[in-house]
Amino acid sequence: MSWTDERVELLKKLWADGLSASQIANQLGGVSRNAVIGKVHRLKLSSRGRASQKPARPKKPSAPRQPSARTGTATASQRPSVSSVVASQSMPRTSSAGATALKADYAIDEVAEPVFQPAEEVVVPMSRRLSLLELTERTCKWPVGDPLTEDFHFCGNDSGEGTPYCQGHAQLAYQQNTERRRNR
DNA sequence: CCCTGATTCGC
DNA sequence: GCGAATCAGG
Repeated sequence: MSWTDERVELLKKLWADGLSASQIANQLGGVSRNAVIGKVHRLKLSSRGRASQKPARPKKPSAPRQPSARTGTATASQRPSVSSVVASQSMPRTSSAGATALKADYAIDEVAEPVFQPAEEVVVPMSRRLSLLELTERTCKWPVGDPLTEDFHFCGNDSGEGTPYCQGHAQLAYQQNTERRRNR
């Protein structure tokens, strides 16, 4: 992939929107986050508004840089990328419903008899909204939304080791299971 | 460990 | 100009 005018424009937009380099790389597809950062610097649109310079970067590596086995200008291949879904690691700004709002989505499934509701309230954290291809062994695989719509995504929060869900969704799954058993 | 951006420098 | 490797940090 090369930096066409369109891709550069999208890069500028997403960067201005506050997305991280890796997020942008995922959306563009075909480039690494390093490539994005490199391009951002070449375009001189770094800093992203921050006027303060702070400690700068006094240190310089310069020394090593020996192994030449690098993949040259590995422009192509890798990263299937995920079309339009906004991959996100932390979602700095731009709206995004809070944890409480998200929880409301599940409230529908949690109704049942109030009498038997456990005292503990399951709190589901805000989703990272990962696409299928962005899931790893450590990301929560709780599906969110209608799989037939574009907004469909996975929770994506840290699931720790050996479990498919983050703590909140693991609890939610447990709660829903016991609920079903009760209603059977 | 996960992630972030910054920098260098071979290509 | 490009971006992998590396650094420095959260």
